[in-house]
Amino acid sequence: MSKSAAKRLLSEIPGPGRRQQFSAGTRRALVDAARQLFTQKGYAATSLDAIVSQAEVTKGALYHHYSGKQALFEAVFEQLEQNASKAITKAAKGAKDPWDKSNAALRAFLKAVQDPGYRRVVVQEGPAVLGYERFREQEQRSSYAIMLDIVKNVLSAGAWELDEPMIDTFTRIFHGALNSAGESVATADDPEAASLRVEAAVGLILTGLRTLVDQGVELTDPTTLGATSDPG
Amino acid sequence: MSKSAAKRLLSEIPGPGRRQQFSAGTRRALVDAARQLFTQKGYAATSLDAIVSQAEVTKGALYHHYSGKQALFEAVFEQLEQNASKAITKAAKGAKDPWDKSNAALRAFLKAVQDPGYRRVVVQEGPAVLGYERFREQEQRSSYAIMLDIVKNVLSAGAWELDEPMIDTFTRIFHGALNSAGESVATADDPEAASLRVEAAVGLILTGLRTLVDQGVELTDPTTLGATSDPG
DNA sequence: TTGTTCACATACCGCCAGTACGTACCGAGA
DNA sequence: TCTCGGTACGTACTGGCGGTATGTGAACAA
Repeated sequence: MSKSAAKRLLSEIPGPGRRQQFSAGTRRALVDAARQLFTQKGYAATSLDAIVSQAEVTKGALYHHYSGKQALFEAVFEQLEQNASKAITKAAKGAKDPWDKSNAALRAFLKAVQDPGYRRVVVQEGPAVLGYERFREQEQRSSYAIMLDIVKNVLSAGAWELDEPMIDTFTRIFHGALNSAGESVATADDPEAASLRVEAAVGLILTGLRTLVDQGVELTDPTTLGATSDPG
Repeated sequence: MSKSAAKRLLSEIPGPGRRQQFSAGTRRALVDAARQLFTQKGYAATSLDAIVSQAEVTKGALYHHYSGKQALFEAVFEQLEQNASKAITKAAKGAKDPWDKSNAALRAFLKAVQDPGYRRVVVQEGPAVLGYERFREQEQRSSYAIMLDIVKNVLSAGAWELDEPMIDTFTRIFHGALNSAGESVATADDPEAASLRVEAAVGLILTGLRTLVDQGVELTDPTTLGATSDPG
C-alpha cells in the first residue's frame, strides 16, 4: 500500500509553487499515516509520535497543519466519509426509479461500510472522539444528506404528504438501521450472504411501506397503526 | 441526587460482615461518581483523580476493586444497560399481543434512551471505549436480547418462516434504527413530539410488514421486493 | 492474643498531548 | 543580486494522567 516514503525533498519539486505542493504532500502523508494507525490500533492507542514517525515528519509539522490530535482525526474522518459518499452517489446515479435508486444506494453503502477504516474511524470511534455535535455536523454533510435525499424520493413517491420533521425522523431511522446493518455485514463470517440478507430485510420493509402507500393509509393517526396507545 | 458523602467510617456499620458492606459501599461510590463524571465530561476528559476525589476514596481503592479506568467504565456501562433493560421488559410485560408488546417496549426504550448517562456512556462512547467486541457482548446480554425477543415474536406472528440469521438481521436493523431514533428524540427541542413521530414511523414500518405477512408475500425472492437486482 | 488477609492509602514512574522556541528556505520586492 | 518577511517545518521541554509498587491498619480466623 504505502511504500515507506523516502525522505521527501523540496528540491525534487520543480518550478514555482513548490511550497504549496510540498506542504500538501506533508498533509497527505500525515492523514494517510493517521488513517492507517487509527484504523489498526484505534484513536487512544495511537500516539502522535507514531503518526509523525510513519509519515516521516515531526510533531512541529503536525501542529503546523492541524490544531491537534482531534483535528487530525477529523481530517481522516472527512476523507473516509467523502470516499463513501462518492461511491454511494455514483452507484445511485444509475437508477431512475426511486425504489431502484434506494436499492442501488443500499448495496453501495453495504459495500462501503466494509472498509475497516470507515468502520473504526467513522462508525465506532467517530461519535466518541469528535463529540456528538461535530459528529452530527460531519454526518449531515455526507452520508446523512444522501440518505435524506433517497428517503425523500421514496416516501414522496406515493401520495403521502410528510412534513420536514417526519421525513427527518424516517431518515434518521433508516440511517441508524443501515449503519447497524453495515456492521453486521462487515463482521459476518460470510459478508456476501449477510449483505443479501440485509438487502432482503430492507427490501421487505420498503415493500411494506410501498404497499401502505398504495393502499392510501393515513399516517398521522396512530390508531390505524395497530397500536392501542393512549395519549398519556 | 448524591449528597457529597461525608467521609465513610467503617465503625458506623454494626455487626459481623462489616467489611463486605463497607467495600460494597466503596464500589457503589466509585461507580456513582464515575457515572456522573463520564456523563458530564466524557471518558477521556474524566481523570481518575477526579473520580476518586468525588467518591471520597483514593486511587488505591479504585485499583483494588477494578483493574483500571476501562473496567470502571464497563461497570458503569453495565449498570446503565441493566436499568434500561429492566424498564423496557417491565413495560413490555403489560401487553399480550406481540404488536402491542412491541409498541410498549418501543415507548419504554424511547424514554430510557433520554437518560443522559445512557446516551453518552452506552450509545456514544461505549463502542469506542470498550472496543467492538466487548461492546457487542454487553449489548447481547441486555438491550439486544430484549429486541431479539420482540422481533422474534412479531415476525413469527404471521406465516413467515425465518431462519436464525434472518431474524438476527432484522433484529440488528431494528436495534440500530431505534438507537438512532432515540438520539433524535433525546436531542429534539420537543422530545415528546419527537417520540410520537418515532412511534408513528416505526408503527408504519411494522404495519407495512404485517400487511406483507397477511398477503403471504414470499421473502427469499428478491425480485418480489421491488428490486430489479441482477446477481452481479 | 496472634497471624493473616482484606481494604484501602501514599508515593512514585513512564508515556504522551501539547507548547515554546529556534531554523532553513521559498518567494517577493528593490 | 541582495535583503527581508513569512511559511514550513524541527527540537526540546513540560504538565497531567493512567498505572504501579509498596506501606498500613483494621477485621476476621485461630
